Amino acid sequence: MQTDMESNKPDSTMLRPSIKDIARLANVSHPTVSRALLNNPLVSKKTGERIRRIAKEAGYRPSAVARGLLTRRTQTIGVVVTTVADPFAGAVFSGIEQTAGDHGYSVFLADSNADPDRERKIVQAFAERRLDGIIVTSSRVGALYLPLLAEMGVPIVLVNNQFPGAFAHAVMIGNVEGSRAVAKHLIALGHQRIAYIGDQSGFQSDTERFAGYRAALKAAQIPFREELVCHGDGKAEAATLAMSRLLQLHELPTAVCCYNDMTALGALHAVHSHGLRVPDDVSVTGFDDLFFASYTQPPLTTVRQPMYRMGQLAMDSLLSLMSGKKMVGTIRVAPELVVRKSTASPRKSGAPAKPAAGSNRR
Amino acid sequence: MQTDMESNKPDSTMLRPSIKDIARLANVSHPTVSRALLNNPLVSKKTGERIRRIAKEAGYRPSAVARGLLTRRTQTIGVVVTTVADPFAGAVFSGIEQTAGDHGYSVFLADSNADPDRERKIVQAFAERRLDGIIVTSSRVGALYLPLLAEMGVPIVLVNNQFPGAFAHAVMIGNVEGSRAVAKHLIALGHQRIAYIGDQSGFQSDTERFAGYRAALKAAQIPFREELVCHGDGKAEAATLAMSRLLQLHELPTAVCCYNDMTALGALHAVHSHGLRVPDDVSVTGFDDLFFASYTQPPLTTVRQPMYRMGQLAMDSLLSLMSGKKMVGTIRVAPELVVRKSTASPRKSGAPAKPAAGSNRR
DNA sequence: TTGTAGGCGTTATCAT
DNA sequence: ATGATAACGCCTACAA
Repeated sequence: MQTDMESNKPDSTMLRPSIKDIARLANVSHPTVSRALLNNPLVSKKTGERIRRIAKEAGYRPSAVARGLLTRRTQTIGVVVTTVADPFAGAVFSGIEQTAGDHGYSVFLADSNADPDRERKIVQAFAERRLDGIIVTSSRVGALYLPLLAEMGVPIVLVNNQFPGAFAHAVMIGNVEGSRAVAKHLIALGHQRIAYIGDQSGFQSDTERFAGYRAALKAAQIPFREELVCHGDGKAEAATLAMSRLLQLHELPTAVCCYNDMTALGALHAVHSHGLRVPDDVSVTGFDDLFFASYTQPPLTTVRQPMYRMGQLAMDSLLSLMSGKKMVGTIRVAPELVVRKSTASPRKSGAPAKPAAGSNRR
Repeated sequence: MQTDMESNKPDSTMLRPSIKDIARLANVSHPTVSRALLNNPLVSKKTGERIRRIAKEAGYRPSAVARGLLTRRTQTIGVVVTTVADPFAGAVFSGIEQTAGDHGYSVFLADSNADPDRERKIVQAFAERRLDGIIVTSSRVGALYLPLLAEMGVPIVLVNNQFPGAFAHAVMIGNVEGSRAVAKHLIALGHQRIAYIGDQSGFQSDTERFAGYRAALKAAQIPFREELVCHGDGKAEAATLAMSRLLQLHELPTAVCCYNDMTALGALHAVHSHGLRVPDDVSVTGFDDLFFASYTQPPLTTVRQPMYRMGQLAMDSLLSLMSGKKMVGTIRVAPELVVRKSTASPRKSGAPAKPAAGSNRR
């Protein structure tokens, strides 16, 4: 009796009540509390509700760490990107995170920064934290690093896999189709001198997009010209330089296919700096359809990757894998050509457009 | 003897060896292994090294979840943003994550999407996971939600606090100084009709930037005109509309201060769509200095927020708090005016520039 | 210098 | 329908 009166008081000042505290408050055993909270039908409706009420009043939160220790599942996944500051990674992550949240998973985000030392640390942190699964969105990820992740024995899904075939589970954009589509679009507009600004780091995605570009040329029987290929690093600054080099050419290209939108952003900048106009003097295309693509001047013709959707798909795959499915395979998502204002037919005159006489070369 | 021979074999197929497995392999007790791995000087150098070697060979990784259960520290923090797809959030997160990683912390990233239901889920997930600390970077976060987070009893640091004074620990940009600086810059160029495109959601940051704008006008004794104020939502699309409305005015503004770079992006777009030129017809300024600001056409005059640095500072503050410090207070970081090409002196002629006669109004 | 015992907060397996 | 007990993997006393 007396003890009842003492122990029944819900102590609202209790900071992190454990299941045992709730049990004491409700005058039942901890397992009963556990059952009540998990809505186990074994517990009587009445006591179940009473316990849940008491737990709620006490602000009880089950400890995911204690649960994880027992169940060996942390309801947690890890995502690795090269850098979150990259809008592509951000958009994909957004899709991953929302889907994960809807299924009760929390997600660690790690930024490798293409730094091997950092990558080591990430592997260690992920391994110690006993994640249930991993998604790698970083195309710049080191080749040695992926096997290390694989050693953890948890499912891994890749987005825009840098090593096709090496890992079974991935979601990928159709790089060659997409790139071929833009190039074809330019050819249809009448372009013959079409340049390509790639990514010097030798990524799979660049290789594939370059292949799409060449395929389109070939299909139209336009000879490939080595001098029309330049390389940036997938960022705007290097692309500005690459484009400037292209603009030094004796005979200018009438159009430029860029590896991605960031590259196109830099290319656009270079064209304007040289006093030329897009698309009047030169057409420019991108790849990705990042948020700013509709707002460049002129708005950018590009190939859309459904980034958010790709994040969702990657997470869906991972969920399947984590729930025991052995294979989900590679999901290929279709690229979509979006034509805006940065592409138009080349000048009618055969003479290549040049800035006001004598500006580039003396 | 016999047992030795059996148990000494390092079993490389062991998936997740526990500390006891290592102990068996090394013929010592688990606590000794624990001590060896923590480089406790009590354990003899020789056995210590032997144990560490064996542990390494077996691919042993201590379980952070088990350790966390005991130590009550998870070495994990949570970051809440409105949306990761926002470049500002991405850059700040990057600074947070790198600093966290350097100190052995992993970080959960949650995307609230300004959805109250989602926010509830995030609070629950964070609470159950027993995070050591939280950083909220989301200015769009609901007012009711922060107290819920606070109930968890862990340190919280805010970036660009939406409720000044409500939470003690924060890192903030000098909104009014920054905004005043751009407005002053425009005034110095000779502008008198300066518009402001704000954020209709009524954020603290918008209020402050607007205040800076008005302060600059006042200091220059330029009367404030209600009709020169429009509202977007901090994104490019709504800003395009807002700017269009401004361009319907009988007497056009000669310059526009935008709440942020995204807004400026939309404003630039609207100006071009109306056949006007920047900065010839109208000057445009932003706030943030996102990566694309140097690449707009023309490059954008704006106010730089050191976003990565702010992320670092927030994490540093959180680290102090988590290590027991009671107060770190609010850190104010200085904004920096960066002048590019989107601002210039207004036309000399008193007559406001208008697109080719009769285009806007009939 | 090393081993033994206990407990962190859960859930699962037995009893009752 | 509920309670007692054990176990998850680790670390920290305390004992030897």
